[in-house]
Amino acid sequence: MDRARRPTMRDVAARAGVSFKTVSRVVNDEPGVSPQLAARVRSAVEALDYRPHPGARVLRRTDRRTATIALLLEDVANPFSAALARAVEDEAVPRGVVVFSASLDEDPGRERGFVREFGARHVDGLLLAPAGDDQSHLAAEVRAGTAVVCVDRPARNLDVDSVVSTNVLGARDGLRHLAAAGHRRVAFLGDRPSIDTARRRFEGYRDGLAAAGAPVDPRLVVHDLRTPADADGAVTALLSGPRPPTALFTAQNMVTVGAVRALRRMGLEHVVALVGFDDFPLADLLSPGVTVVAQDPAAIGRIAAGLLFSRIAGDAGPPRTRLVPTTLVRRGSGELPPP
Amino acid sequence: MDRARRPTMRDVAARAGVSFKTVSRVVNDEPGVSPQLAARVRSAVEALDYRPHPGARVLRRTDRRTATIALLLEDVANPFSAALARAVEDEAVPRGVVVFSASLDEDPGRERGFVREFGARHVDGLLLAPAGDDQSHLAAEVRAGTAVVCVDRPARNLDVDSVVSTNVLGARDGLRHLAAAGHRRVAFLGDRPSIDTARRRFEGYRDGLAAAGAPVDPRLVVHDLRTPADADGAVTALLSGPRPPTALFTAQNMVTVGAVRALRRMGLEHVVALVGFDDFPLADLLSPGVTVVAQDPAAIGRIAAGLLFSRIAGDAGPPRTRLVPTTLVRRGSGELPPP
DNA sequence: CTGTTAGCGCTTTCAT
DNA sequence: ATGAAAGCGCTAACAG
Repeated sequence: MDRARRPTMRDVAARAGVSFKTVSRVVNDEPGVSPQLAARVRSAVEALDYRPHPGARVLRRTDRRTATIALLLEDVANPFSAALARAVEDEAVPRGVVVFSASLDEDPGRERGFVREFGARHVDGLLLAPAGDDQSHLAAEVRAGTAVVCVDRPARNLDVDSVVSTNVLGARDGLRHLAAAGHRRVAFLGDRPSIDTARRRFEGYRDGLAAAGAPVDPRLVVHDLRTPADADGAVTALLSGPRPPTALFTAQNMVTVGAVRALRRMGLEHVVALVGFDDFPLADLLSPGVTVVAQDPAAIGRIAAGLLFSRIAGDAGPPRTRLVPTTLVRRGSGELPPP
Repeated sequence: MDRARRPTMRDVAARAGVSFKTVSRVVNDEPGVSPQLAARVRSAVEALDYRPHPGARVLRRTDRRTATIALLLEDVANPFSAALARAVEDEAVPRGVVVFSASLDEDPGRERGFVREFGARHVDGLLLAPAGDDQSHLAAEVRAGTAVVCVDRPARNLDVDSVVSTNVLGARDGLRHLAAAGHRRVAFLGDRPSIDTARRRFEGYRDGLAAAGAPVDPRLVVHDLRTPADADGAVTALLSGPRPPTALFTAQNMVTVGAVRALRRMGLEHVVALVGFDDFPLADLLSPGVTVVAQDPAAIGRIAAGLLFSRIAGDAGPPRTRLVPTTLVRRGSGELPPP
């Protein structure tokens, strides 16, 4: 691939018969260029298909903006991350900003690596769904002037904005809903408690049970479920056990899917109630439809991007945490009564 | 946000007591630096948390590489694009390359805009799922040395590599499968025929019917379906009509989902057979499971990224089109017999 | 209104 | 083995 030279301001200037500074003025819409010259310059720009070199520009400008941001999410292929990414893109593009994206896979090492990488590349801002439980490594970037906003989970050991779902409240609502239908033996199935959201949803689960006057039975609590297969296994075990739950609360997408699979295999999908945290495509088309505590990833992305751009624009107020409400979506599985 | 100055080579040089060219040598692993000096430089780099400025570097280097690529897909939020994006990321990251991504929304104007934008930003390569039916506007970028590989659909009026599914063959397989179960009245439901893949899948549909000795009934062919709601409406109309089809072939994801919804509402999901083109999450959990002609977006992404990087590395052979095979996945809906 | 000069942070070329 | 000078493409600060 021969990286042919693209035309520069000097080429345009030569063709238009002006100094290259005049070209700079025209290209940047600076005042003080006669219309005739400006027109000559513009037609030369057109003829040569000239485009300013953003790298050279950033080197010289005082604001040092690159008009790029980086999006560090759990996995761009999962629906939650993907919806969030799309919302961010929709905020960035109209502002002339382009978006790098990267997947962290819950790996703190990848988090550090990408933060370093994009810091070196001088992105204006970083939108991060924290993978590790310590974000202090970002302090250097923040000091160097990179705006940082966390999404989905708050940062730890770092004072920045974050935008997260009402995890405790949402989970409590889910449990209240099950309790209202008469359930008292509700299993909790969740991801690793080292993950902030998993912990909070568990907290909401306990609160919800307590509010209903039901005890927390530790034999009905399973953590560390990472894949649908894990969840499938856990549900199978629980329901084959001595005193099985009458309802399941699954604290994450993948876990919900695994639970549905297990219920289906055991023929219990119309018997054991199920409420999942986080919505997923086609949840309404299963039978029964899966009742969920839905998050709003698009709203999270939109709000976080807005916050990020106002920080980039100079807003230096104290860091805030914005909570995005969840919604209970009744579809059938969460309305099954206990036997 | 005060864009504080990051340390430069001069700062490192001053701290290490060497000329800044020596720092450059150490940072770039160039030979000809005494181990003692190199060590001093490295500790200064560490102390100041110095990172080379990629923008400044690209300005001076002869190869002019930015170690960035751009990924222009239909919509980063749809599962096909998202899986493809993830596969590309996995090829790029180990090579030290970062990825811009953008959604085209089937809008040729957006395609042109983003191509221009990323061309100006001097990405090394462009991975494009064409939105418009004319990619000649990319010729200028290709001439300027940007590598281009198309995915999902081939480029038109532009001679570059592309990586696509076996659309005709896959659709034909789907129809052969339905015909083998005895269906002769199979409806086609597809997206706008201006989209290359929609056209090819329709071609496979006709081929498949012809191979089975069944006629193509134009009353059973519906194009221009863009949303699940469109598809739902079309299926409802078809099945309420005088001589309804006994099976449906849905040529796209969204269309398949809309069709499932319609069948469900009419209570016909176990009566009318259905084969969809392109797999989707949870297709196996519906009842009946949805039989699909599955694409392999991860393979498409992996192969396309490999091709792109070999082009960036200098491969100047003639453009090739790589076909990625589809797989028929039997799940129940496609195995229903005609009444 | 237009042009000249300097220099961003870095690599290249050439000297020592 | 080390360094000084030049200059990538651009914008800032200052002339004219």
